[in-house]
Formats: sequence, structure tokens, C-alpha cells
Amino acid sequence: MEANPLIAALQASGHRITRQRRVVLEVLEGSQEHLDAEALYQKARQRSPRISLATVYRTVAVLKQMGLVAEYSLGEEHGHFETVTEAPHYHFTCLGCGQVVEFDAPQVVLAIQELAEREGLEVRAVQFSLTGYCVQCRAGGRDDR
Amino acid sequence: MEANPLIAALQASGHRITRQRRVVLEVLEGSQEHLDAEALYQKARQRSPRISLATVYRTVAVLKQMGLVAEYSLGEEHGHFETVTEAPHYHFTCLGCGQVVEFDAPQVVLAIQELAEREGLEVRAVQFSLTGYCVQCRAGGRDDR
DNA sequence: TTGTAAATGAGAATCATTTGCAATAACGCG
DNA sequence: CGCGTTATTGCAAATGATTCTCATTTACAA
Ligand SMILES: [Mn+2]
Ligand SMILES: [Mn+2]
Ligand SMILES: [Zn+2]
Ligand SMILES: [Zn+2]
Repeated sequence: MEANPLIAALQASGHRITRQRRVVLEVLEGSQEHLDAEALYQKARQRSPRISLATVYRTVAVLKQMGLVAEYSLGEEHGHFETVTEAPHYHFTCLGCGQVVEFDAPQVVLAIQELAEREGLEVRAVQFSLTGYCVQCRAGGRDDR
Repeated sequence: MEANPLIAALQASGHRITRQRRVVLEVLEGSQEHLDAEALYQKARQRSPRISLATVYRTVAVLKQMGLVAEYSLGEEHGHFETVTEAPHYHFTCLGCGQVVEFDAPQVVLAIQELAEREGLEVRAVQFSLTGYCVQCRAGGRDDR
């Protein structure tokens, strides 16, 4: 009875559907970019001006523990969020222009499975991200540091 | 002329060898554990009581940019440090008992090289760590969450 | 329509890390 | 060895990200 599957899932798990949760979810779904809490907050407030940053954090926290949203690091001091999709993928962030390149890495997934099996580990979370310089930034001089 | 190679490298790069740098380096080298800034600070202060936390941070920062020490995340909100050795290795942290399992993963290194080549990227830093439950913690009931 | 518990907003609190600045100490040189 | 220059330090205040407290609002089951 609810159009949005994310909202439906939230609802199904016994959470109340508030305007702010709906908005945060919409922003998250309607963006290809990799948003951090502040960006999410700015976008959300365009639709719901009175929303607070704390609510943004609280909302992604709920979505995270439900497995609907993933938080990951792009090498910065704060987290970024993205809705969880079928295929797992990872990120490379250019230190020059900031662009994020997404890539999939089945070999990495395999390596993890092997390790887990060999050592008897139960892997709950994987953190994998790269930083460096993209083609454009490497070309355009400024090969600093 | 300097016994410790790390100290020698620091010196060679034009940095002054201070008591506190020597101490931080010694603590880092003489520990198998994965120390965070606070732990490093506590251990360092046993040898040099007046050292400050700020100096610990400043020291690891210098060592990091020289490539002598690596900072990585173990899933917590703060960083951990370890001296850089020949073979790159990664970490799995048990959410139950806190133990850290180190492992090497050539497949991951390969996957990164391939990606870099294919996309023309220059990878400067790799962040790869796992969290979950170790064999002991999985066995000993408490299969919470 | 109402009661009740969940969720929110605002701001204070917390944590990790960084920074400003005056005092201290390394070390190249005479 | 004794100095002078300047990097480095200690301390405290500043910052940035995220969490928490608490009074107020709101979702939603009955
Ligand atoms: Mn992505
Ligand atoms: Mn290690
Ligand atoms: Zn770039
Ligand atoms: Zn364990």
C-alpha cells in the first residue's frame, strides 16, 4: 500500500513514517552522488525546512541498522551514505577533483570469503575504499605530493 | 651512525631528533598491538612523562607522510597506528573480544592494480578492514545482533 | 477523537584531532 | 664548547563530526 519500498520496509519494521524520514529517504534515493550528513541535511531542508541535522543522523542510523542504507568512508573525516543495492561495489575518490569512481571487485569478495572460511570468522562489515588521482588530474600537471 | 633505521630516516629527511619522537617511535616498534593515539600517549608517557598528546599526533603525522607509519581504521571512530613493514597486510577486528587478526590478501592487491590500470587511476591509499566475530566469540554463545 | 509512546528540534555534550602561541631545545657553526 | 636560529613542544583553546538531553510535537492504534 506504500509506493516506496524503503518506506514500506521502514513501516513494516514498526517504525513511524514521519515527514522527515520520508524526505531523507527521498533525497537519498534521488541522488547518484555520495552524500555526507551535512549535504543530506541541506538537501532535506529544501523540502522540509525545519528538519534538524540530528534527525538526519538519527534517520540514517535507523536505515543503516535495517540494512537499507550503507555508510562508508571516502578517506575524509566524515561518513557518506548511499542506499543499498543488489551488487556490492566500492569507491575510489580523487584527491584532486573529488570525483568518486565506483567499481565492483568480485576478487575482493572472494578473498574475504576464503579468509572467513579459513579462519572461522564471521564477517559483518567490510570497509574498502581507495584514494588517489584520476586520469584527468594525473594528466593536468599539478602532480604534487 | 644511528642504530634505529626509523630514527635514521627521520634524521636523513631533515627532521630533528627529539626525545619525544624517539620515544613514540620506540613504543611503536616495540609493540605488536595496534595502538591508537591515546594508547600511544600512555605508553610514551611512561618513558617521557611530560610528552603531550598533541606531540604524539604531530609525531605520527610526520612519520605517516614519510611513509614509515601507517594509520588505519579498525571500525572504531579513531585511528590506529603501526610501523610500515615489507608486506602489506590488512585487519579483521572482532566486535566481541576486540582481537585483531592480521591477514595478507594478494588478490586484493591484484584487484587494485587491475582497476588502476583499466581506469587510469593512480592509487595513493587503500583502506581495507573487516569487522565481525572471531571463532571463539561465535562459539561462546552470545550470538547477539 | 484521544492517549501514549515514538520522534523531533535545539542546543549542550562528547570525542578525536588540530591549532595558536609562548617557552624550550636541536644542532650547525664559529 | 657556547650561541643563535628555528624547529619542536606543552598547554589550552578551537574545530568538526556525531551523539545526547529534554521539553515539545506527532504518528497512529484503539
Ligand atoms: Mn557508491
Ligand atoms: Mn597490523
Ligand atoms: Zn580527479
Ligand atoms: Zn572475538
